[in-house]
Amino acid sequence: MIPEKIVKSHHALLVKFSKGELIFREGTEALHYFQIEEGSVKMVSRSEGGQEFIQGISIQGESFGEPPLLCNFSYPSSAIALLDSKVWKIRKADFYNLIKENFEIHLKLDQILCERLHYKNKVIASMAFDSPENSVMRLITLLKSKSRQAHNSEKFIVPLTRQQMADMIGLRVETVIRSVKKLEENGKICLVRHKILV
Amino acid sequence: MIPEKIVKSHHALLVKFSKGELIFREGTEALHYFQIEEGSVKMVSRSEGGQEFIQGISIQGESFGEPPLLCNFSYPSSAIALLDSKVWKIRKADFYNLIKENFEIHLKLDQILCERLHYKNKVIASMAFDSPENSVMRLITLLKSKSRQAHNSEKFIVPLTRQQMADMIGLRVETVIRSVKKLEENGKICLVRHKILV
DNA sequence: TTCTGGATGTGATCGAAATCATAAACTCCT
DNA sequence: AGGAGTTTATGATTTCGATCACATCCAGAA
Repeated sequence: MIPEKIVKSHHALLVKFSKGELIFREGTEALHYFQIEEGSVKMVSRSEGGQEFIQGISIQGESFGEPPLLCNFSYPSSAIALLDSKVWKIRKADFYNLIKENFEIHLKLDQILCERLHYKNKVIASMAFDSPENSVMRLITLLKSKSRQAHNSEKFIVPLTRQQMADMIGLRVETVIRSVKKLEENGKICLVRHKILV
Repeated sequence: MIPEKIVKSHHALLVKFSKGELIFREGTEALHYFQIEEGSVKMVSRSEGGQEFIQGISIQGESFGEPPLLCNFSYPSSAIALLDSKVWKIRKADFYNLIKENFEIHLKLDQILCERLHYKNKVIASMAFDSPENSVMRLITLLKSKSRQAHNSEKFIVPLTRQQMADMIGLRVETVIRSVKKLEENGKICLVRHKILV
């Protein structure tokens, strides 16, 4: 989100992570602003039982892990590269200078936080009172609307596995698989070679 | 959160709401910043079945309903006064001027958004993989830590009914009641005249 | 091609929370 | 002190998603 030349002018470092690599761990202190130059990253919380919940997925051009940078708490979840990725890192103090000097970027940051809150509000309400089928549909809709903001293509292909979807709304794989089937039967979504189209 | 004199210098209006009164409705456009001078307010999403989910509760000195003001979406939930309340309203354009002129307040706004995200992250993860008992305990802990920031009292009294707690974590009253009992049996909380102490 | 590991699909069973019904306790008002 | 309305409490039953077990499909590598 922050233009590359501004990023670079604030002592940014471009760091590479391989697929599956840990970028920062739940519970540690936030020292940097992160922005994806290339690749994608998931934020995950883990239960004692090792089960994981995906708090969000960020793609090229997006930032992640800002909240603990602005407030005073440790990372509530870990960041893990979903693909081989290159990530800009800016030190906390430099990042503060950056937003202080640039109101527009500061405002953009607010918007990102607000969109994330919006997403959480929807997911959490859906988890609270929707059937699995509706939760899955809601997730698909949210993913689609997010992607629409970027490219305005016709059909949207859900770029997630059933397992990942399950981990984003607190269901089991089998339940998501069955829900997806039902959604197809009802004509809410299309399936092409197991890929979900909307 | 915004000091009264700054609020006043930006064409703020002090509005009264009686207990139970609607302040704004889910789905409508956001036109104002709101800050509680006195009383308290809940943000609720409603399901088709009329069931409600409490997205958050704001008390004296806190703001609410900012996200749709900064982004471009309609209110994802309704705001309802929990008590007779007095609320400062600032028009959207005036609010933008306010944060543009005042970096510290702008930063404070970010912190509020981040804290709210933090809360959602915790609740959503708890809903995804904790037992009802643990979800209830987690909610109590979160409420306590939030209150600690303000007044540093010894024992924290949960200021919510079982029903309200249930509506904040997607459980039924009966389940919350049973969980609270178990938590007391295990010595995790104290009960005094049905009030929860931690 | 064949192999392999991950992803998807499907039925059977189990269990925990929702639901239903009803009672007791507490609060607030007059 | 009495009564109305809310909040808390508790048992019985049902339901739906988790769990388990296993089969199939598919993409990529050798």
